Amino acid sequence: MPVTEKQNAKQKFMDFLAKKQLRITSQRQAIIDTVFSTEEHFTAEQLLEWSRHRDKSVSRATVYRTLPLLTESGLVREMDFGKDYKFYDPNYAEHPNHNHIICQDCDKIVEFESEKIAKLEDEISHKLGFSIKAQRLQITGNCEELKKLGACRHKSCHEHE
Amino acid sequence: MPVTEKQNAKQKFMDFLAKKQLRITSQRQAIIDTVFSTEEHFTAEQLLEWSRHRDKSVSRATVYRTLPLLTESGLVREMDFGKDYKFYDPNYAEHPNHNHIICQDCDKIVEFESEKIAKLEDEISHKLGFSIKAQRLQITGNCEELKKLGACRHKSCHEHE
DNA sequence: GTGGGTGCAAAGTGTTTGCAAGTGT
DNA sequence: ACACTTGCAAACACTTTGCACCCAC
Repeated sequence: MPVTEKQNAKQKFMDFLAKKQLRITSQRQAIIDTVFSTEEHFTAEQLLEWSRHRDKSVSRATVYRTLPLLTESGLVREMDFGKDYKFYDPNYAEHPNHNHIICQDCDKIVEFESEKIAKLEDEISHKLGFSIKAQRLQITGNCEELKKLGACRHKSCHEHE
Repeated sequence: MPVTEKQNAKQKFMDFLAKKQLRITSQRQAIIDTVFSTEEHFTAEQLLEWSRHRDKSVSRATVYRTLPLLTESGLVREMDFGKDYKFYDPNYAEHPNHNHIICQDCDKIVEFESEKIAKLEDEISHKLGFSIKAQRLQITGNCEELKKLGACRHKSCHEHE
């Protein structure tokens, strides 16, 4: 929905590349367009598939080489839910402090923010002699559907565009 | 320090095995003794090394086959800090709701608990239509030493017993 | 004795990398 | 032109697994 913000993020990433004297190739363009046109969290494999819709020449290697750039730019966040693949979150620029709830069954992910929690984290870290560099709060739970039906229909609903 | 509690946890795990009709082999004994005699967080590889001090016949496969039992029993918690290996926390039985701060440089891990945060998590999850199944709050930061000296001397200090 | 358990080495899985060819600037 | 990029496939690192032998109960 906030198309403007997404366009903005995309532009920021282009600037980031320029600043590092990195080139905007057609493959990177396809990847970038994909990343900054979705609100969904995605895996490397999904990003590859989606990017290939825009440019068939995108390879797995390029996706894996581009992801670190995206996270380094601060516009995308890498998330590890303890599954064997990582998720990437393209909404990080807009909400740098958000957290996640993930359904244990269908991988449905919901974001939330809490100033109160952030504040408590700051207090505690300081008390323990640390400065916060990054923070991740992940809640695993059962979504409504899982609670009611015992299983989720959305299962893997995010696997395809 | 709370040797009794640790002994208690060990006994609970033995009971867990018995209930599932699983056997207490010498290799499992060595692994269990290791797990429930440390307060430290460890990786699979560390557990293998330490267990071999007690019983040289412990193999990597057995360690990897025993870890799921430990987590399933609820006495050990698997933690994923986004590194390529997982950490395991043997203090979970005593403090089921604790969280972690990890130094980005030396992997020093400090535990903390916060009822206030737990309460906020509950409220938020409920509001979003989830029941909490598990929760993990991980803060990555700079420890005192890293802040002062720019590097940590403890680096990998937990790699050996 | 029997069904679970073990070590070994091979297989898996997600991710990284060496290399020769290709391409943005 | 030159340095950065790419695709491919081989290499990696951690974890899992098939199999024949072993052992706790």
